[in-house]
Parts: sequence; structure tokens; C-alpha cells
Amino acid sequence: MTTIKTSPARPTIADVAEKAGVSIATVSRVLNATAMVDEETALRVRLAVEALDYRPHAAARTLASRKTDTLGLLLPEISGAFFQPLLRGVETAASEAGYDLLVHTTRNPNTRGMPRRPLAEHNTDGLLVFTDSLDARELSRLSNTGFPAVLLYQTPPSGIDLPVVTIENKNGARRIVDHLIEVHGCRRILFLRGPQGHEDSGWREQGYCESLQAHNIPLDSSLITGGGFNRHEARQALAQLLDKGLAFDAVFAGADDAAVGVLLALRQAGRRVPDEIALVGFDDQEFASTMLPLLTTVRAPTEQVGLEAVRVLVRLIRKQPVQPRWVLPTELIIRESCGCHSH
Amino acid sequence: MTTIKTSPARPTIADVAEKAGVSIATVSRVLNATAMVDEETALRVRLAVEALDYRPHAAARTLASRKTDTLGLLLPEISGAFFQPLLRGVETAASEAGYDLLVHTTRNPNTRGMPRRPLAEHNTDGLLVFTDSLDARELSRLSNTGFPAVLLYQTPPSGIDLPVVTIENKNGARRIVDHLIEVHGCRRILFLRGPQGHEDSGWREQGYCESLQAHNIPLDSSLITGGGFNRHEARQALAQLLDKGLAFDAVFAGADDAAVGVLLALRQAGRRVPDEIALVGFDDQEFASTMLPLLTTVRAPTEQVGLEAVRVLVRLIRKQPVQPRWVLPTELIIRESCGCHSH
DNA sequence: CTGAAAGCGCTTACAG
DNA sequence: CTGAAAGCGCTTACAG
Repeated sequence: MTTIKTSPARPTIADVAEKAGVSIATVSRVLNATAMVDEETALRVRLAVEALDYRPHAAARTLASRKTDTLGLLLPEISGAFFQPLLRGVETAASEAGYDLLVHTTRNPNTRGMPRRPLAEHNTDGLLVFTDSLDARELSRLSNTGFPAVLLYQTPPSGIDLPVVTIENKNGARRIVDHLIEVHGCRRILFLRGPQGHEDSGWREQGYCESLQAHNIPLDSSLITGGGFNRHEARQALAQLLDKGLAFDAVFAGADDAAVGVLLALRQAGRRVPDEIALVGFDDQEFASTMLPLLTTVRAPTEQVGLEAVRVLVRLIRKQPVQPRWVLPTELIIRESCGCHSH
Repeated sequence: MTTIKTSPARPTIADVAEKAGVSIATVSRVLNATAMVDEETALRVRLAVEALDYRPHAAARTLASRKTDTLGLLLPEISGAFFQPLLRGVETAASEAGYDLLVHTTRNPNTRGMPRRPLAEHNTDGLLVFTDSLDARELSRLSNTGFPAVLLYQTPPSGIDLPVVTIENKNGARRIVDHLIEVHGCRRILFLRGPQGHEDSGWREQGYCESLQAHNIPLDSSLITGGGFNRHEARQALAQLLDKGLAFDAVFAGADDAAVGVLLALRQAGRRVPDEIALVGFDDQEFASTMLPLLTTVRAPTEQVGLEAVRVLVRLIRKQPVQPRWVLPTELIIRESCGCHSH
């Protein structure tokens, strides 16, 4: 059993001041470089800080200065391959800008105690809000209150004035379907859409439709189906369609993860990819370049979204002007699953 | 351009007190359920809170109460497939216990301003420290100071009294090598170890050695090589060995990610897995059950580590006694890449 | 360039 | 059950 020690009292700014023979105001000034201080005095202060191993108390600083030096990130869940690059981008940019990161997932509501708002004005200088993490009422409160916040992958509900950073979904989808049609001669392309109300999915579906239309292929609604953007639902959805005997020569899964589910279902049904059926995804997650066949997909600049969102947020915090909408470009990544480069 | 609004002043506890016609002490009591309050009075307070949309200011609360209600997580990087389940576990448990999570990566040192310690006593009630995120000096400070902290995947340097939660590396490795030898008759098993000084890797190597010894297979040091536990290094390392003409009938990659690199190198060299060479990994990352062939590996209970670590930390914070060492069991997962279930 | 003092928004003994 | 008041550890006008 680990024994419990009583912690020696942490040094405060007063201890430093005393040791250096100056006032606490002066200590504060040298620590924050917030005013000119005689070089010799400053040196004494720094020595005292060093000797006492003093660190300012964040809460006290926040309370007095009205800033927390931390950014909040609100998202539905923290795991899931999709969030990795996003987190990396946010982490990197926040750190570079000198901010800590407070992360909160909305999937595990904290029901204890009073209904405190876990991440907001009281513990954060600004908020990054991933799509569907906050309801419209809350978004509107943020917007009205003028608190710095930027939306990720979500166009703000009308009347709400918050910047968004998102990606070019429609064109990406459009191009990959074009590829299927023009290069591989596909005509009956199944589209697996994401969850209801998923904005990205909606745009990707539009891109799909536009491509068909541009090639004079009539839209067949039986070729559009739900897949939930995840492996398991996609697999089931496809298995059902296969059972029903639906005919198609390609599948455009709205997300790479769904593409894996499709692949599994196809393989189980004995249909070969890409020889019999072409398969493409969206996102270019890491596994897309590892799985077999290598997945042809649309690269979503997820890490960039994280980076950019932080930059926008920091501008907001500094009260600098900011564009309302950032749409990051996507890129077509041709690999094997569409039928290209196949051995 | 988004216009900047001036935020109306946020309501404070004084505003609530005034509106409810009570003192701020009473408001504090009903909010924190920290003393009996007349039911009728409490109701008035709650109504006032609701009407003003009041939320307590975290920093003020922290300063007055000496607790932050947040846990800190220190790790080398936030992305990387390995960290996903860990983060999920930590997130879930922290949230259930009523704590926020402050995440800080040590890979991007924040060089601006004074050398503040990003996560510590001043903004956190306790710390979760992933291996290699903090140097021994800092660990020793935490230990001496009695600040609640738990180590992840790292036995504390001697003299430092901090609990660890880690996994059963040696037995896991031992069992998977046993499997290769006993079921598949392998005799020359290549072991890819992780980075220098990586504790998990060391244990896995021991398990490997013990298994060979138990089966009277002499240790051949040319069969142990570095692989960095990551895809690219592993791939290169293997390609070199293959070039040199090293003979082996199986590869035990110390991490699943390295196993992917091995697979890529083997495939490029035209060696078939598992027909010619058996391949196994360690971790059971998500892609292990997706890649082809499906990867035989040792399941590391990474999410559990996160959950357990938070539980231990919370006990520490509550000054409850705590075991110094938690070793979570691993499990052998037989799939295809070793030669089992292969079509 | 430096200090005394007010104030940030809470919690918590201490009285009553 | 409730209130007045001190105090948490800082920052920041205001004087000098």
C-alpha cells in the first residue's frame, strides 16, 4: 500500500516576492513580461522563482486576468480512427499558440452534481465544436454572447453567426464517382450514405447525384442506402442488399470505415473486389493504404481541419476578423479497389 | 467577416443571491449540496439560477476550494492508433467519476512565455502519466510532494513511489511464441523489438526468450532485431534482413503496427504469409481483425488500462489506499497469420 | 521602475 | 437553517 504524504505547502507569489525582496506586483511583472522591470531586480526574481520551484497557480491567474490560456474541444467521442488526425491537428496548433487543451466528449453525459456546462466560458478562452456536440440553443447562446467558438464540419443553423471549418465533400464525391464511370465504365453504382442528418453525407450524396446526371445515368433510388458510416452497419446493409439480389457494378461507401464493411460482406458473398465489383470510399483513413485491395478513396484533410480551426479560433480570441467559412480541399486517391493498378 | 459583439457580463453568484433574496453563502450551499438548506429557500435559488442561466466560474471555485475537478493526462502524442482505446478508457472513467480531462502531449513543447508546467498541481487534481512523458526528476517531485499521480506502462524509477498500471507483457509474449513452436513447428522465430528502453518491449523480449528456452531452442541473437514498433521502421528492418538472406520461419513483431510493416516487406519479397512464414503481433489493434491475413496476436487491454488508471487516481485523490502495481491480463488471439484457420 | 491596494468569484469556518 | 467576512493567489489600474 502506498503511504500518503502530506504535501508541503506550495510556494505562492508572496513567497517569491519575499525571497527576492520585492512586491508581488513586481514578481507578476517579470513573470508575465507585462511591464519594464529593472534588469537586476528581474534577475533576483528569477532566482527566487528557481530556488522555490515556483509555478503560478492557474486558477488564481485566470480569476484575476479573465483568461484561461486553454482551448476547449467538444466532440461526440474521443476514440474512433476518424478523430485521430483531427486531434493531432488541434493539439499541435493549440500547443504552438500557447494554449492548453481541454477535451470533453458529449457521449458520456456527466450526471452527477449540478448541471454544469463542462466546457465553456468559465474554463476556456474559446471552443471548438465538432458537429452535433451541442444543440442549437447552446450554439445560439455562444453566438449571442460573443464567446469565441468555431464549428467543425457543421454549417451553423440559420441565425447563428459562428465560423465553420469543413471540407470539400461534394466535389470530392463528384470526382470519385466520375472516375468510376469514366475509367471503369460503371453504371450501377451503389451509394452508402451516413447517419440521418449527417451534413458531410448529404454533400457527398449530392456529389454522387451530380456525377450520375452529368453522365446521363438516371438516378435509381434503390441504389442509395443507409450504411451509418461504420463498418458493422455497412456490412449488414450490404449483406441484405446482396440477399435481395440487387444488381450493381460498384459501391461508393460514404466513409472508408463503411467501405471495410462492404468489403467484408462482398467477400463473404464470394464477390471479388475489384474484379467483379469496384469499391471506393471517402476519408483516406490510415488503413486505406494497408487493406487489401488498397482502397481508392477521397482524401479528407482531417488534420488540416484541426489546425485551421485552432487558427481561426485564436484569431477570434484576439478579436481579429475572421472568414465565416473555411472549406478545405479534398483529393482523389487512386489505388486498387476501383480496378486500377490491380494485379 | 464575422462581427465582434460585446458580451453582456456573465451573472455571478452575487446576482443569483440578490435575485433569490439570500446570501451568496446560501447559494453556494444549494449549488454544492454542502449543507442543509430550507427547501423553499433552495427552490428560490434554483429558480434564480435558471432565470439567469448562471454557471459557476470554474477558476473562482478552484481557487476557493483547492480542487479543480479535472484530471490531467500526459502523453507523448495524442494520435496514433494505440492511444485511441486508451483515451476512450480514460475519458469514460473520468467522466463517470465527475472529472474533466485536460490532455497534454509532450511532443510539442510549448516554448512561449515562462517555463510553465502545463499540467500539474495548479490546474489538476491528479495526473495520469504515460511512459516517457515526464523525466525522473519531475516524477520524483510528484512523488515527494504527495500529489496524486499514476504511471501508465511504466515501472517507476527506484525510490519513486507512484502506482503503475500496465499489462502482462511477458506471459502474453511467452504464450504466442509457444503457439508458434508447438502448433506450427516454428524453430527460427525472428523477434522485432521496440524502441530502446521501451519497457513493454523488454518484457516481451523476455517472454520470447523464455519460450525458446522452455522448448530447448537455442537463442540466436541474429534473430532479434530492432523494428521501432512502427510500420515503416519494421518494414525497412525486415527488407534489410531479407536482403542479407537471413533464414527464419516465423516473425514475432513486438507490436501489431510493426507486423504490418513486416507483412509489407514480406509481400514485396514474394514470401507468402502464413504459408511460407508465420507472422504474429502484439496489441490486437483494430486493424488486426481487418487486414489480410487476419493477424494472430496478443490482445492488450488498452482501454482497461485507461479505465483502471483513472480509478486508481481517483482513489489517490480521495486519499484511499491503493495497490502499487496493477498488471492487466493479456489474451492470445488466434487468427490466420500464424497458419491457423487459413484457407 | 516599483509598491499598496482593490478586485476577480467563489468556499468555508465562525456566529447566531 | 442562514449570513457576514475572511481568504484562495493572482493581475492591474493608480500613485509615486
